Amino acid sequence: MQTTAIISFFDSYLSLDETEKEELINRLRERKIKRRQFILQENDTCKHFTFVVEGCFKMYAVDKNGYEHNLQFAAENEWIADIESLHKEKPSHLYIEAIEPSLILQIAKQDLWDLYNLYPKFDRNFRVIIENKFIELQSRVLQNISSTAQERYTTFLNQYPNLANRLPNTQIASYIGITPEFLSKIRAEKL
Amino acid sequence: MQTTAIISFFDSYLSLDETEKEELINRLRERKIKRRQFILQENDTCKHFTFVVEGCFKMYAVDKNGYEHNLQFAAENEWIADIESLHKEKPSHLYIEAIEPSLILQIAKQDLWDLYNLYPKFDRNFRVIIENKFIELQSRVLQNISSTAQERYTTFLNQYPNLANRLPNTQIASYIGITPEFLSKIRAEKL
DNA sequence: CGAAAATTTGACATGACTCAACTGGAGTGG
DNA sequence: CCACTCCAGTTGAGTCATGTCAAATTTTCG
Repeated sequence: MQTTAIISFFDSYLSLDETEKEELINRLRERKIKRRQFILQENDTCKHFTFVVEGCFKMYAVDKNGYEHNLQFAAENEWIADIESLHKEKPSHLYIEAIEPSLILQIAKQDLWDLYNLYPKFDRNFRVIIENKFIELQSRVLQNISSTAQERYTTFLNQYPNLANRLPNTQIASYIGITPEFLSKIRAEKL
Repeated sequence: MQTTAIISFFDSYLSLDETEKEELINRLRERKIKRRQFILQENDTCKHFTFVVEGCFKMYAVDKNGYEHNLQFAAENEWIADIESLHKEKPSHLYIEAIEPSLILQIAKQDLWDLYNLYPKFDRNFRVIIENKFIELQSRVLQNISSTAQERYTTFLNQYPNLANRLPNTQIASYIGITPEFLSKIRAEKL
């Protein structure tokens, strides 16, 4: 099992000691995911927290007209889950789909809860992890309510250069909340 | 000091035992805040986490044209802070201002950090608190990228009826990312 | 190589903003 | 308690930003 990435991920927070590492690893399940494969679909209940070792995912909602709206991407060393569905154990209204062939490590809800109870350090680490995600989301909301599509696009390019050059523009358009046609026009103007 | 609200707030998560209550209360500072008074201004570093006992606040950014964009409201039994500024101890680009005469309880960053280290339950509780805030924010992002102004407005009314009837429409417009004039037109159509 | 998806382009439609003027009500000071 | 000011809300005309639809072209992946 590929565990170096996830261990060094935790090292960037409060490092795990040997027992904690072992207890974590015992609860992880490694999976290979093909391009276009789903790890969560609408109406299913989200049962795992997923750590991306290799590859890239998108999480999105589908509106009444069938259009997708990207809420989040997750590439190497990022966590992804529908937290609401996971916590409240209720059916998700989101999809999580692999954009590239990927390798992931999953931990089941109950196993994570057990870790929280056995080793408070996991509470601490996940608190800080989600605080950082919260800060990121908040700055995205600010962008959404205060900036033009043009500005949101260039901000995206600057903020996630590594994502920008491996994602199709359609996916970026969906993430910043505009149509692919309009993004194409924005890009044409900039040259 | 008015501590019943904050204690029963924690009771809705993992209840605090007597020691934890006492240690928390010892670190709280009660303040009365007038309407239009700031508890955080741009370029100041956010030094406290604030619990609202009574009243209402808005947190917002000001753009280059001088317009305000509301990121968050906080009324009774809610927490508010610029988490980024607080964590990274860097100057904030946000304002937190009282919309109504208010009563708050504040805990300084270092005191909160001490509580985290002394009693892991605080890590747990704040993890869950922020997870819930994250879920809320995420559904707001989804709204922003997938819905029209009309829809965002009615969603706001349904989601925060108690806020909606104590806030001026200008503030709601700023929160959902449209101009006050346009909100006025939306409201005129609905009748 | 071939099918499916991504990208581009243009004409047109609509959503949302700007500016300016006007109205009414709420807070403030005398 | 009154008079005043100021801010929230409304309305309309004109403009700009963004969406829609359809078609043609290019790229990507199996």
